[in-house]
Amino acid sequence: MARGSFREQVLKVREDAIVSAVNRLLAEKGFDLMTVDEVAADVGIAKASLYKHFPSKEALAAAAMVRVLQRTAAVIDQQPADRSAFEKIEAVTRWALEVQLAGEMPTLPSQNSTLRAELMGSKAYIDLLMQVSDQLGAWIQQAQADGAIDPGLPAEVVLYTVFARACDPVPGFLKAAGQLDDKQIVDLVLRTCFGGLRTR
Amino acid sequence: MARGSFREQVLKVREDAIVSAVNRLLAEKGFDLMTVDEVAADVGIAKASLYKHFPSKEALAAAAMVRVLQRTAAVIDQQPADRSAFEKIEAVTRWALEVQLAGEMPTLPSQNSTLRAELMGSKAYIDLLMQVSDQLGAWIQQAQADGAIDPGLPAEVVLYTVFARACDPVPGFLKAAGQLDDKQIVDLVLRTCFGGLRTR
DNA sequence: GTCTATAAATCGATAGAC
DNA sequence: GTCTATCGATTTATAGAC
Repeated sequence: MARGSFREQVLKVREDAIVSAVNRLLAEKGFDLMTVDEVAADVGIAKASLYKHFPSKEALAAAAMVRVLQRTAAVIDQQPADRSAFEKIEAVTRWALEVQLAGEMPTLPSQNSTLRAELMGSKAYIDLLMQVSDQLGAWIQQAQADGAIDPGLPAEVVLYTVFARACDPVPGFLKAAGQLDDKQIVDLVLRTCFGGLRTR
Repeated sequence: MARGSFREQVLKVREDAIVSAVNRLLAEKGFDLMTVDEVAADVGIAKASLYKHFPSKEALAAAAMVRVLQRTAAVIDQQPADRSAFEKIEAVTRWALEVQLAGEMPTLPSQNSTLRAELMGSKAYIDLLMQVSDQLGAWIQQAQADGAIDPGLPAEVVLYTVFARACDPVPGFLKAAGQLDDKQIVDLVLRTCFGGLRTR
Protein backbone atom coordinates (compact mmCIF):
# COMPACT_ATOMS: atom_id res chain seq x y z
CA MET A 1 0.00 0.00 0.00
CA ALA A 2 1.42 3.34 -1.06
CA ARG A 3 2.15 6.07 1.47
CA GLY A 4 0.79 8.64 -0.95
CA SER A 5 2.57 11.08 -3.18
CA PHE A 6 4.80 13.86 -1.94
CA ARG A 7 1.96 16.27 -2.58
CA GLU A 8 -0.38 14.24 -0.39
CA GLN A 9 2.18 14.09 2.40
CA VAL A 10 2.59 17.86 2.36
CA LEU A 11 -1.17 18.12 2.61
CA LYS A 12 -1.17 15.77 5.57
CA VAL A 13 1.47 17.82 7.38
CA ARG A 14 -0.52 20.98 6.85
CA GLU A 15 -3.71 19.40 8.11
CA ASP A 16 -1.82 18.16 11.13
CA ALA A 17 -0.74 21.74 11.82
CA ILE A 18 -4.37 22.86 11.51
CA VAL A 19 -5.59 20.20 13.92
CA SER A 20 -2.82 21.12 16.37
CA ALA A 21 -3.93 24.75 16.34
CA VAL A 22 -7.56 23.74 16.79
CA ASN A 23 -6.57 21.43 19.64
CA ARG A 24 -4.74 24.20 21.45
CA LEU A 25 -7.48 26.79 20.90
CA LEU A 26 -10.21 24.37 22.00
CA ALA A 27 -8.26 23.68 25.18
CA GLU A 28 -7.60 27.37 25.74
CA LYS A 29 -10.98 28.97 25.05
CA GLY A 30 -13.47 26.30 24.10
CA PHE A 31 -15.51 25.81 20.94
CA ASP A 32 -17.77 28.86 21.14
CA LEU A 33 -14.99 31.37 21.80
CA MET A 34 -12.64 29.85 19.24
CA THR A 35 -12.96 31.62 15.89
CA VAL A 36 -12.00 30.23 12.51
CA ASP A 37 -10.05 33.45 11.91
CA GLU A 38 -7.86 32.62 14.91
CA VAL A 39 -7.23 29.11 13.65
CA ALA A 40 -6.20 30.41 10.25
CA ALA A 41 -3.96 33.10 11.78
CA ASP A 42 -2.39 30.53 14.08
CA VAL A 43 -1.58 28.18 11.22
CA GLY A 44 -0.44 31.09 9.09
CA ILE A 45 -2.80 30.62 6.15
CA ALA A 46 -5.89 32.42 4.91
CA LYS A 47 -9.28 31.45 6.23
CA ALA A 48 -10.49 30.51 2.76
CA SER A 49 -7.62 28.03 2.55
CA LEU A 50 -8.74 26.47 5.79
CA TYR A 51 -12.12 25.76 4.27
CA LYS A 52 -10.44 23.84 1.44
CA HIS A 53 -9.28 21.34 4.07
CA PHE A 54 -12.26 21.29 6.45
CA PRO A 55 -15.82 22.17 5.39
CA SER A 56 -16.94 23.78 8.67
CA LYS A 57 -15.95 24.90 12.14
CA GLU A 58 -17.65 21.82 13.52
CA ALA A 59 -15.52 19.61 11.26
CA LEU A 60 -12.41 21.29 12.67
CA ALA A 61 -13.52 20.48 16.21
CA ALA A 62 -14.40 16.92 15.24
CA ALA A 63 -10.93 16.43 13.76
CA ALA A 64 -9.35 17.59 17.01
CA MET A 65 -11.53 15.21 19.01
CA VAL A 66 -10.64 12.33 16.69
CA ARG A 67 -6.96 13.01 17.23
CA VAL A 68 -7.23 13.14 21.02
CA LEU A 69 -9.22 9.90 20.94
CA GLN A 70 -6.52 8.32 18.77
CA ARG A 71 -3.94 9.34 21.35
CA THR A 72 -6.11 7.96 24.12
CA ALA A 73 -6.42 4.67 22.26
CA ALA A 74 -2.64 4.62 21.87
CA VAL A 75 -2.13 5.20 25.61
CA ILE A 76 -4.55 2.37 26.31
CA ASP A 77 -2.74 0.05 23.92
CA GLN A 78 0.62 0.83 25.47
CA GLN A 79 -0.35 -0.26 28.97
CA PRO A 80 2.02 -3.06 30.13
CA ALA A 81 0.29 -6.43 30.22
CA ASP A 82 1.61 -7.18 33.71
CA ARG A 83 -0.37 -4.32 35.22
CA SER A 84 -3.68 -5.02 36.91
CA ALA A 85 -6.87 -3.69 35.34
CA PHE A 86 -7.14 -1.17 38.12
CA GLU A 87 -3.60 0.09 37.57
CA LYS A 88 -4.26 0.45 33.86
CA ILE A 89 -7.40 2.51 34.47
CA GLU A 90 -5.56 4.69 36.94
CA ALA A 91 -2.67 5.19 34.51
CA VAL A 92 -4.95 6.28 31.68
CA THR A 93 -6.81 8.65 34.01
CA ARG A 94 -3.48 10.09 35.14
CA TRP A 95 -2.47 10.66 31.56
CA ALA A 96 -5.74 12.50 30.85
CA LEU A 97 -5.23 14.72 33.89
CA GLU A 98 -1.67 15.51 32.84
CA VAL A 99 -2.75 16.44 29.33
CA GLN A 100 -5.53 18.62 30.68
CA LEU A 101 -3.24 20.35 33.17
CA ALA A 102 -0.78 21.02 30.34
CA GLY A 103 -3.54 22.88 28.50
CA GLU A 104 -3.67 20.36 25.68
CA MET A 105 -7.03 18.69 26.27
CA PRO A 106 -9.69 19.96 23.86
CA THR A 107 -13.08 20.39 25.45
CA LEU A 108 -16.44 20.60 23.72
CA PRO A 109 -19.75 22.01 25.01
CA SER A 110 -22.18 19.12 25.32
CA GLN A 111 -25.09 21.52 24.79
CA ASN A 112 -24.29 22.60 21.22
CA SER A 113 -26.64 20.61 19.00
CA THR A 114 -25.02 21.29 15.62
CA LEU A 115 -21.70 20.19 17.06
CA ARG A 116 -23.24 17.06 18.52
CA ALA A 117 -24.75 16.27 15.15
CA GLU A 118 -21.39 16.63 13.41
CA LEU A 119 -19.71 14.39 15.99
CA MET A 120 -22.39 11.72 15.83
CA GLY A 121 -22.14 11.77 12.04
CA SER A 122 -18.40 11.17 12.08
CA LYS A 123 -17.68 7.47 11.74
CA ALA A 124 -14.05 7.96 12.80
CA TYR A 125 -15.17 9.68 15.99
CA ILE A 126 -17.87 7.15 16.85
CA ASP A 127 -15.64 4.19 16.14
CA LEU A 128 -12.84 5.54 18.30
CA LEU A 129 -15.20 6.50 21.09
CA MET A 130 -16.63 2.99 21.11
CA GLN A 131 -13.17 1.43 20.94
CA VAL A 132 -11.95 3.46 23.92
CA SER A 133 -15.17 2.89 25.86
CA ASP A 134 -15.10 -0.84 25.23
CA GLN A 135 -11.48 -1.21 26.29
CA LEU A 136 -11.96 0.86 29.46
CA GLY A 137 -15.25 -0.91 30.12
CA ALA A 138 -13.56 -4.32 29.98
CA TRP A 139 -10.89 -3.15 32.42
CA ILE A 140 -13.55 -1.76 34.75
CA GLN A 141 -15.39 -5.07 34.84
CA GLN A 142 -12.13 -6.90 35.43
CA ALA A 143 -11.17 -4.49 38.23
CA GLN A 144 -14.58 -5.03 39.82
CA ALA A 145 -14.16 -8.79 39.57
CA ASP A 146 -10.72 -8.38 41.19
CA GLY A 147 -12.34 -6.46 44.02
CA ALA A 148 -10.24 -3.37 43.26
CA ILE A 149 -13.12 -1.20 42.03
CA ASP A 150 -16.35 -1.10 44.03
CA PRO A 151 -18.57 -3.83 42.48
CA GLY A 152 -21.62 -1.96 43.82
CA LEU A 153 -21.12 0.81 41.25
CA PRO A 154 -22.62 0.35 37.79
CA ALA A 155 -19.76 0.07 35.28
CA GLU A 156 -21.38 2.98 33.42
CA VAL A 157 -20.91 5.26 36.42
CA VAL A 158 -17.26 4.31 36.72
CA LEU A 159 -16.66 4.86 33.00
CA TYR A 160 -18.27 8.32 32.95
CA THR A 161 -16.46 9.32 36.12
CA VAL A 162 -13.12 8.40 34.55
CA PHE A 163 -14.03 10.16 31.29
CA ALA A 164 -15.02 13.30 33.18
CA ARG A 165 -11.48 13.72 34.54
CA ALA A 166 -10.57 14.99 31.06
CA CYS A 167 -12.69 18.09 31.62
CA ASP A 168 -12.52 18.34 35.40
CA PRO A 169 -12.26 21.99 36.45
CA VAL A 170 -10.61 21.12 39.78
CA PRO A 171 -7.02 20.78 38.44
CA GLY A 172 -7.27 24.20 36.79
CA PHE A 173 -8.60 25.81 39.96
CA LEU A 174 -5.84 24.25 42.03
CA LYS A 175 -3.24 25.42 39.54
CA ALA A 176 -4.69 28.95 39.58
CA ALA A 177 -4.59 28.93 43.37
CA GLY A 178 -0.86 28.43 42.99
CA GLN A 179 -0.18 26.41 46.15
CA LEU A 180 0.58 23.11 44.44
CA ASP A 181 2.73 22.00 41.53
CA ASP A 182 1.40 19.91 38.66
CA LYS A 183 2.46 16.54 40.03
CA GLN A 184 0.88 17.22 43.41
CA ILE A 185 -2.34 18.32 41.73
CA VAL A 186 -2.53 15.19 39.58
CA ASP A 187 -1.80 12.96 42.58
CA LEU A 188 -4.43 14.65 44.74
CA VAL A 189 -7.15 14.62 42.09
CA LEU A 190 -6.45 10.96 41.35
CA ARG A 191 -6.62 10.24 45.07
CA THR A 192 -10.00 11.95 45.46
CA CYS A 193 -11.30 10.23 42.34
CA PHE A 194 -10.39 6.69 43.32
CA GLY A 195 -10.16 7.04 47.08
CA GLY A 196 -12.95 9.50 47.73
CA LEU A 197 -13.09 12.39 50.17
CA ARG A 198 -14.01 10.19 53.15
CA THR A 199 -11.35 8.80 55.42
CA ARG A 200 -10.59 5.16 54.76
CA MET B 1 -37.02 50.51 57.29
CA ALA B 2 -39.42 50.88 54.38
CA ARG B 3 -40.04 47.99 51.98
CA GLY B 4 -39.99 50.41 49.08
CA SER B 5 -42.80 51.93 47.12
CA PHE B 6 -45.25 49.90 45.09
CA ARG B 7 -43.38 50.98 41.99
CA GLU B 8 -40.12 49.62 43.39
CA GLN B 9 -41.74 46.29 44.28
CA VAL B 10 -43.11 45.89 40.76
CA LEU B 11 -39.60 46.55 39.49
CA LYS B 12 -38.21 43.91 41.83
CA VAL B 13 -40.70 41.33 40.65
CA ARG B 14 -39.82 42.02 37.04
CA GLU B 15 -36.12 41.75 37.71
CA ASP B 16 -36.74 38.49 39.51
CA ALA B 17 -38.49 37.21 36.41
CA ILE B 18 -35.52 38.29 34.31
CA VAL B 19 -33.05 36.54 36.58
CA SER B 20 -35.18 33.40 36.52
CA ALA B 21 -35.13 33.37 32.74
CA VAL B 22 -31.37 33.92 32.71
CA ASN B 23 -30.89 31.17 35.25
CA ARG B 24 -32.84 28.70 33.15
CA LEU B 25 -31.14 29.66 29.90
CA LEU B 26 -27.67 29.52 31.47
CA ALA B 27 -28.44 26.05 32.77
CA GLU B 28 -29.87 24.96 29.42
CA LYS B 29 -27.34 26.29 26.92
CA GLY B 30 -24.60 28.12 28.78
CA PHE B 31 -23.43 31.71 28.58
CA ASP B 32 -22.11 31.80 25.03
CA LEU B 33 -25.15 30.21 23.41
CA MET B 34 -27.62 32.22 25.49
CA THR B 35 -28.67 35.37 23.61
CA VAL B 36 -30.12 38.51 25.11
CA ASP B 37 -32.94 38.28 22.55
CA GLU B 38 -33.95 34.95 24.03
CA VAL B 39 -33.95 36.32 27.54
CA ALA B 40 -36.17 39.21 26.49
CA ALA B 41 -38.52 36.93 24.59
CA ASP B 42 -38.70 34.57 27.55
CA VAL B 43 -39.60 37.36 29.97
CA GLY B 44 -41.98 38.82 27.44
CA ILE B 45 -40.45 42.30 27.16
CA ALA B 46 -38.41 44.10 24.53
CA LYS B 47 -34.66 43.77 24.55
CA ALA B 48 -34.21 47.52 25.02
CA SER B 49 -36.27 47.25 28.21
CA LEU B 50 -33.94 44.54 29.48
CA TYR B 51 -31.02 46.90 29.14
CA LYS B 52 -32.82 49.42 31.38
CA HIS B 53 -32.54 46.84 34.18
CA PHE B 54 -29.14 45.29 33.47
CA PRO B 55 -26.36 47.10 31.60
CA SER B 56 -24.88 44.09 29.81
CA LYS B 57 -25.16 40.39 29.11
CA GLU B 58 -22.39 39.80 31.63
CA ALA B 59 -24.39 41.64 34.29
CA LEU B 60 -27.33 39.35 33.59
CA ALA B 61 -25.15 36.31 34.14
CA ALA B 62 -23.66 37.81 37.30
CA ALA B 63 -27.15 38.42 38.70
CA ALA B 64 -28.04 34.77 38.11
CA MET B 65 -24.85 33.64 39.84
CA VAL B 66 -25.53 35.93 42.79
CA ARG B 67 -28.97 34.42 43.19
CA VAL B 68 -27.76 30.84 43.08
CA LEU B 69 -25.10 31.72 45.65
CA GLN B 70 -27.78 33.28 47.86
CA ARG B 71 -29.75 30.06 47.65
CA THR B 72 -26.63 28.06 48.44
CA ALA B 73 -25.99 30.25 51.48
CA ALA B 74 -29.59 29.67 52.56
CA VAL B 75 -29.21 25.90 52.23
CA ILE B 76 -26.05 26.10 54.31
CA ASP B 77 -27.78 28.16 56.99
CA GLN B 78 -30.69 25.75 57.18
CA GLN B 79 -28.56 22.73 58.03
CA PRO B 80 -29.72 21.29 61.38
CA ALA B 81 -27.24 21.96 64.19
CA ASP B 82 -27.31 18.33 65.33
CA ARG B 83 -25.81 17.12 62.09
CA SER B 84 -22.10 16.39 61.91
CA ALA B 85 -19.89 18.59 59.73
CA PHE B 86 -19.54 15.72 57.27
CA GLU B 87 -23.30 15.24 57.04
CA LYS B 88 -23.78 18.94 56.41
CA ILE B 89 -21.23 18.96 53.60
CA GLU B 90 -22.82 15.90 52.06
CA ALA B 91 -26.29 17.44 52.30
CA VAL B 92 -25.21 20.65 50.56
CA THR B 93 -23.47 18.64 47.85
CA ARG B 94 -26.61 16.56 47.39
CA TRP B 95 -28.68 19.73 47.03
CA ALA B 96 -26.31 21.06 44.35
CA LEU B 97 -26.53 17.78 42.41
CA GLU B 98 -30.32 17.80 42.61
CA VAL B 99 -30.51 21.37 41.33
CA GLN B 100 -28.12 20.56 38.51
CA LEU B 101 -30.01 17.43 37.54
CA ALA B 102 -33.24 19.44 37.50
CA GLY B 103 -31.66 21.73 34.90
CA GLU B 104 -31.66 24.72 37.22
CA MET B 105 -27.97 25.17 37.93
CA PRO B 106 -26.49 28.06 35.92
CA THR B 107 -23.02 27.32 34.62
CA LEU B 108 -20.44 29.82 33.42
CA PRO B 109 -17.41 29.25 31.18
CA SER B 110 -14.32 29.84 33.30
CA GLN B 111 -12.39 30.83 30.17
CA ASN B 112 -14.38 33.98 29.24
CA SER B 113 -12.28 36.91 30.43
CA THR B 114 -14.88 39.67 30.14
CA LEU B 115 -17.26 37.57 32.16
CA ARG B 116 -14.61 36.86 34.79
CA ALA B 117 -13.92 40.58 35.04
CA GLU B 118 -17.60 41.37 35.58
CA LEU B 119 -17.89 38.68 38.27
CA MET B 120 -14.74 39.78 40.08
CA GLY B 121 -15.98 43.36 40.01
CA SER B 122 -19.29 42.43 41.62
CA LYS B 123 -19.07 42.94 45.38
CA ALA B 124 -22.29 40.99 45.97
CA TYR B 125 -20.84 38.01 44.08
CA ILE B 126 -17.46 38.11 45.77
CA ASP B 127 -18.95 38.53 49.24
CA LEU B 128 -21.33 35.62 48.76
CA LEU B 129 -18.64 33.42 47.27
CA MET B 130 -16.39 34.10 50.27
CA GLN B 131 -19.24 33.54 52.70
CA VAL B 132 -20.11 30.17 51.16
CA SER B 133 -16.45 29.16 50.89
CA ASP B 134 -15.73 30.13 54.50
CA GLN B 135 -18.70 28.22 55.86
CA LEU B 136 -17.94 25.11 53.82
CA GLY B 137 -14.25 25.47 54.64
CA ALA B 138 -14.99 25.49 58.37
CA TRP B 139 -17.10 22.35 58.03
CA ILE B 140 -14.38 20.66 56.02
CA GLN B 141 -11.77 21.35 58.70
CA GLN B 142 -14.17 20.13 61.36
CA ALA B 143 -14.92 16.96 59.39
CA GLN B 144 -11.20 16.37 59.01
CA ALA B 145 -10.70 16.87 62.74
CA ASP B 146 -13.55 14.40 63.32
CA GLY B 147 -11.78 11.90 61.10
CA ALA B 148 -14.71 11.79 58.68
CA ILE B 149 -12.95 13.50 55.77
CA ASP B 150 -9.44 12.39 54.84
CA PRO B 151 -7.09 14.69 56.82
CA GLY B 152 -4.37 14.02 54.25
CA LEU B 153 -6.25 16.07 51.64
CA PRO B 154 -5.67 19.84 51.61
CA ALA B 155 -8.94 21.54 52.58
CA GLU B 156 -8.68 23.47 49.32
CA VAL B 157 -8.87 20.24 47.32
CA VAL B 158 -11.95 19.12 49.23
CA LEU B 159 -13.64 22.50 48.77
CA TYR B 160 -13.04 22.63 45.01
CA THR B 161 -14.12 19.00 44.62
CA VAL B 162 -17.41 19.77 46.36
CA PHE B 163 -17.90 22.97 44.33
CA ALA B 164 -17.26 21.08 41.11
CA ARG B 165 -20.29 18.85 41.70
CA ALA B 166 -22.41 21.84 40.64
CA CYS B 167 -21.08 21.53 37.09
CA ASP B 168 -20.28 17.82 36.99
CA PRO B 169 -21.15 16.39 33.56
CA VAL B 170 -21.57 12.87 34.94
CA PRO B 171 -25.17 13.27 36.22
CA GLY B 172 -26.27 14.60 32.83
CA PHE B 173 -24.58 11.74 30.98
CA LEU B 174 -26.17 9.18 33.29
CA LYS B 175 -29.56 10.80 32.80
CA ALA B 176 -29.11 10.81 29.02
CA ALA B 177 -28.17 7.13 29.15
CA GLY B 178 -31.61 6.58 30.67
CA GLN B 179 -30.86 3.56 32.84
CA LEU B 180 -31.20 5.34 36.19
CA ASP B 181 -33.69 7.71 37.77
CA ASP B 182 -32.71 11.01 39.35
CA LYS B 183 -32.44 9.74 42.90
CA GLN B 184 -30.24 6.83 41.90
CA ILE B 185 -28.00 9.17 39.94
CA VAL B 186 -27.60 11.58 42.85
CA ASP B 187 -26.89 8.72 45.25
CA LEU B 188 -24.31 7.15 42.98
CA VAL B 189 -22.49 10.40 42.19
CA LEU B 190 -22.41 11.28 45.88
CA ARG B 191 -21.06 7.83 46.61
CA THR B 192 -18.27 8.13 44.06
CA CYS B 193 -17.46 11.63 45.28
CA PHE B 194 -17.14 10.80 48.97
CA GLY B 195 -16.41 7.09 48.80
CA GLY B 196 -14.27 6.95 45.68
CA LEU B 197 -14.22 4.34 42.92
CA ARG B 198 -11.99 1.93 44.84
CA THR B 199 -13.50 -0.77 46.96
CA ARG B 200 -13.44 0.06 50.66
C1' DG C 1 -39.98 52.10 31.23
C1' DT C 2 -41.64 50.17 27.17
C1' DC C 3 -41.56 49.86 22.48
C1' DT C 4 -39.68 49.75 17.19
C1' DA C 5 -35.89 50.25 14.52
C1' DT C 6 -31.24 50.23 13.75
C1' DA C 7 -26.39 50.90 14.61
C1' DA C 8 -21.90 48.55 15.20
C1' DA C 9 -19.22 44.70 15.47
C1' DT C 10 -18.27 39.83 14.91
C1' DC C 11 -18.13 35.58 12.70
C1' DG C 12 -18.95 31.61 9.61
C1' DA C 13 -18.63 30.84 5.00
C1' DT C 14 -17.83 31.88 -0.09
C1' DA C 15 -16.61 34.20 -4.70
C1' DG C 16 -13.29 34.78 -7.83
C1' DA C 17 -8.54 36.01 -9.32
C1' DC C 18 -4.07 33.81 -9.60
C1' DG D 1 -4.69 25.43 -3.04
C1' DT D 2 -3.68 30.00 -1.76
C1' DC D 3 -4.89 34.54 -1.57
C1' DT D 4 -7.96 39.15 -1.03
C1' DA D 5 -12.29 40.82 -0.50
C1' DT D 6 -16.84 40.39 0.79
C1' DC D 7 -21.38 38.40 1.68
C1' DG D 8 -25.03 37.11 4.89
C1' DA D 9 -26.51 36.12 9.20
C1' DT D 10 -26.31 36.78 14.05
C1' DT D 11 -25.76 39.36 18.18
C1' DT D 12 -24.77 43.00 21.55
C1' DA D 13 -26.13 47.36 22.44
C1' DT D 14 -28.43 51.96 21.66
C1' DA D 15 -31.34 55.85 19.65
C1' DG D 16 -35.47 57.98 19.84
C1' DA D 17 -40.62 58.08 19.81
C1' DC D 18 -44.36 57.38 23.11
